[in-house]
Amino acid sequence: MLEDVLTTLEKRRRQERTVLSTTADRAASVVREQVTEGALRSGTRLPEAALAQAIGVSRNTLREALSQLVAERILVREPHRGVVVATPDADDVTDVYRARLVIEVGAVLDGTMHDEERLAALDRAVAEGRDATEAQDWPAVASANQHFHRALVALAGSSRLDAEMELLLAEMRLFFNEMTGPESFHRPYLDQNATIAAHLRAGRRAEAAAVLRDYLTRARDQLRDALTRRASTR
Amino acid sequence: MLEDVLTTLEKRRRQERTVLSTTADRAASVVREQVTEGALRSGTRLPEAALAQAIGVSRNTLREALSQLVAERILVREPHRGVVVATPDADDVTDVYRARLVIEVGAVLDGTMHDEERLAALDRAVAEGRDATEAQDWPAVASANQHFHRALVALAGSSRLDAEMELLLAEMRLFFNEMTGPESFHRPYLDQNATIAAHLRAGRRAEAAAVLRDYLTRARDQLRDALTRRASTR
DNA sequence: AGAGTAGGGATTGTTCTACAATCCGGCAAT
DNA sequence: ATTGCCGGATTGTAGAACAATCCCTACTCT
Repeated sequence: MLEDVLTTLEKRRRQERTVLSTTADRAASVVREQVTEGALRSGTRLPEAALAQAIGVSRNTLREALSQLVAERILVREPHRGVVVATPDADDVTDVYRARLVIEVGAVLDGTMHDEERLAALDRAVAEGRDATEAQDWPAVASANQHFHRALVALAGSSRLDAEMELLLAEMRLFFNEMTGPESFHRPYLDQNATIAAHLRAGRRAEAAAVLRDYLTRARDQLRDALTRRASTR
Repeated sequence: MLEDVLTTLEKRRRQERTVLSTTADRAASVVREQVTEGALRSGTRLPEAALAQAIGVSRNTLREALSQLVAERILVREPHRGVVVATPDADDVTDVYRARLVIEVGAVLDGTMHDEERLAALDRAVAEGRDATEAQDWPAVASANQHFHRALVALAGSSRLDAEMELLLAEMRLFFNEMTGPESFHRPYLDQNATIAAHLRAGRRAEAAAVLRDYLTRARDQLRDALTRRASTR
């Protein structure tokens, strides 16, 4: 009995300590934020020396941070040329949405983990989106939308899926930074969020999945159009 | 016309160059192989100085390699204590299989990309497993089984999903290293592989998904038992 | 004897310096 | 105008150094 408690406590402590931020992690957070905020446009080269000095870390530490962001697909490393902010194209949109379709629809259809807490998270995201729309705070609407989809995947109850979804959502933010006028992008989908949440509350998983599928394919086409148009006009 | 060719060529060249192995990548491959081969048992601590000297790279480069493997969940970093080979427990099995259920079943159900080439890859993996069984080459059977599931996910046509599946399969190898007598684990599932492939050839996606679901839940329970038994007997 | 505590050795986290390999831009030559 | 070559700049990698942290041991105190 005591043994069990001790091992679980030790396990938790280890996880907590793993979360604790090392310098490289903090440097990674700084760069990541600058990219997702749109301060660093896609295609921008990130020279190691300058960036390291700007952030106030050594070049080695910065390289570890950059490697991490490369693993998150936010940056791309071209050997002997440096890392650049990823420049997503229409193919990337296609690929990301294929992954999202499989994961999100799959999480919705597999109902084994749909407990009250997870469903409440969906409702919260819907409410958050509604409030943000009323306040006409479009960045907040975008954020609420991401929360909704994060909550959808969380229905599956797998931390590994959650992590992968986090990566995909980070790439989505890159897409949005790439298109013109992303303010109006999210609003039309808020109603469908509510519909999906309602279906899931009632246990109608198939219907929820159908709405979601329709939702995702339309958003995909819209994004793909935006990115191909941008690619052709420059 | 020429412009198009040039840009596509440049894009391909960039991807190829990204694949090109740097020293850190090679060091990562070395460690990764030692872990998946089972030469480095789970829980083993990996001191940086000794490892760097053994592989013949500097400690800096080795750290980059280790960070990469931490991102792949093969190793775990405990700040100020070093990296250790991940020691999966029953919870990890549960989590991995939840992710696999969503991704693999999702890839099977979403038939939009099931073309001839991808179906042929399934058949090849089935044949590979049959041959290996006849030769009683159990490591080869395990390998064929992984190829089959990789091919299943490839049905979705998303390189990002493929990459995630690669991570999950690497974790599966950790599981196998952890259990006693993994030789007999894979053989019972080979028939189901054939059944799934046949269903998909005939376009019966729902039936294929049902078999796969049953398959995965049984394998999960078996693995979970094995890991909890091991945890209690030490 | 057992619990608490201080010290010391070892390992990690981080920085700095150095240099070879590679890439890019510009200049010269044809 | 194209090709070829050179020099500057940046990356990839190595190595040494040191503070921070951890773990283990020996010691002290009750």
